[in-house]
Amino acid sequence: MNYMLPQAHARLSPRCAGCPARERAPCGAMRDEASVGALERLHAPLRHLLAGEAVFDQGDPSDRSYTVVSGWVAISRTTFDGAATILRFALPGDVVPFERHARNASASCVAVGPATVCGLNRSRQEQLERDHPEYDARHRVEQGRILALAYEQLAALAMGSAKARVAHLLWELASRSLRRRPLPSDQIPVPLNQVQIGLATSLTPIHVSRTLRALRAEGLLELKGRWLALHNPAAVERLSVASAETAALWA
Amino acid sequence: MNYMLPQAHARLSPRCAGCPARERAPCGAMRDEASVGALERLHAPLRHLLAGEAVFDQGDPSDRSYTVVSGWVAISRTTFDGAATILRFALPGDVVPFERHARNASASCVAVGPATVCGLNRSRQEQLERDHPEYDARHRVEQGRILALAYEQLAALAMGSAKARVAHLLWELASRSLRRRPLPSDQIPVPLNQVQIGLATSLTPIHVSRTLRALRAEGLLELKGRWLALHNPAAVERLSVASAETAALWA
DNA sequence: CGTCCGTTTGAGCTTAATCAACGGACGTGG
DNA sequence: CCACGTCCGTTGATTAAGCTCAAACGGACG
Repeated sequence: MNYMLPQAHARLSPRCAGCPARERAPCGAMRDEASVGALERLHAPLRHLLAGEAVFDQGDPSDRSYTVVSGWVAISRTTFDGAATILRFALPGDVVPFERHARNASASCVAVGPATVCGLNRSRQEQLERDHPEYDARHRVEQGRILALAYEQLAALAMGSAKARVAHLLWELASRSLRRRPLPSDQIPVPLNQVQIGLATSLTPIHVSRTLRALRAEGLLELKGRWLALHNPAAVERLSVASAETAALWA
Repeated sequence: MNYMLPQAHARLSPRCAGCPARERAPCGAMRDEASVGALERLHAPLRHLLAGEAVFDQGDPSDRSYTVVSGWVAISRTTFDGAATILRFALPGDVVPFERHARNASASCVAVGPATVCGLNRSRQEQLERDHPEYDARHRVEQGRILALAYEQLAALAMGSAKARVAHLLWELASRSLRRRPLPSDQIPVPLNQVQIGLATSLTPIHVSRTLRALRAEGLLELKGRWLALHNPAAVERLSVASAETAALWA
């Protein structure tokens, strides 16, 4: 009855051969800083993950922030009866902060495909916050963005129709991944299967399939293989974006 | 078709006569500090609101945090087509922070009943963060709690049934308002009407009514007048709480 | 006494979930 | 090389949860 996140299988993807070219430096919030090099030394070594492998699990001690270096990770929550929801996706450069208000993680963090993350433990992060006001300021902004994203997601779920929810998710992921408004010509890598889209939109994969078909039929977008094309970005945005204030989020 | 938040009407509630007894000091995160007095001088004077009156509106410049002193406020978002969603409720002692990542507020903040808030503008807050590490640390934790609440809400919406969603909302509000697990004997003031419960659970008020009837029939809870009684807290918790990790939130 | 909210009830309809089955892509092993 | 299993996406038929529309009721308040 419940659709679950896929688990890591050795066969699913070969072990990451060495360190992939970094799309963005660890500690995303700092990527423009001159002192990145110095800060990086405070990080733990990079951690390579297979598809489905967990960075951490719900209930684990939450004492470490992670920055996604490559690949996507899903932050998901599982209820006692086994039903899972994806709360958000973290893309390269995004931060998955530890939870200051609780000892243990209230959600899991799972690699969607092969991914690389880089941890920063609590005491070191606090040291950074103290000693590097610039880092601190950016990190605070990042926190705000994460909250805004959560509210965006809430509004999308509440808003309603399956079409709007799926369009919203894909629009958001495209914009975040490009760091700009998508164009019709863009071919955007989206390493999600329909089960995962369902978990993130609160739809069954069956209905995700039908919804994608409907969106394709209307010429709005196309998702095949692991590539997304938004043929009519304006219409997708209209369908998905709740209000003018949210448009600023993706820049 | 869309259910809206009620607007402020002078007749709905008389102007707040003077300053109500403070349930909690402004700047909730600071309430245990010795230096509250000094910090309060940094706050703007208290602001009294009528039911339905806005603390700020979606799109307004977001340059000020608010602490709820008395009453409840709803943080809500309205889509271009007029549909509203309540993202969260802020109770006395809770903070409604400004949005660091954006110039303008992505949501409105509206008093549910007569309420008192107290603003703190951005520069003063930054001054506090710099000069009072203790304040700062608590504020960071508060931010984390707000995010956790958002995820909790997301999980609740995704999880499901109308009964679970309504039970979740009432359980959460009861626990937060009591700052402990509710007992069967507790009579908890919940100043919400069924339209507002609907906006917060993504249900029509019609279905809220039917859902409440079902919950009442099963002996789980009773919401009459503006008072809530959880006759069977354990069952309500089971129905509403997603996982063990979330239970820690309300303490 | 009449009006206005907020709530309740009923009937019909729409959306998405459920159940079941099928087909293609891919990798494995014979 | 082909048979096999698995994963993923698709399709059809049926069911159920919740929405819409419409109406009526009750209390609060003027």
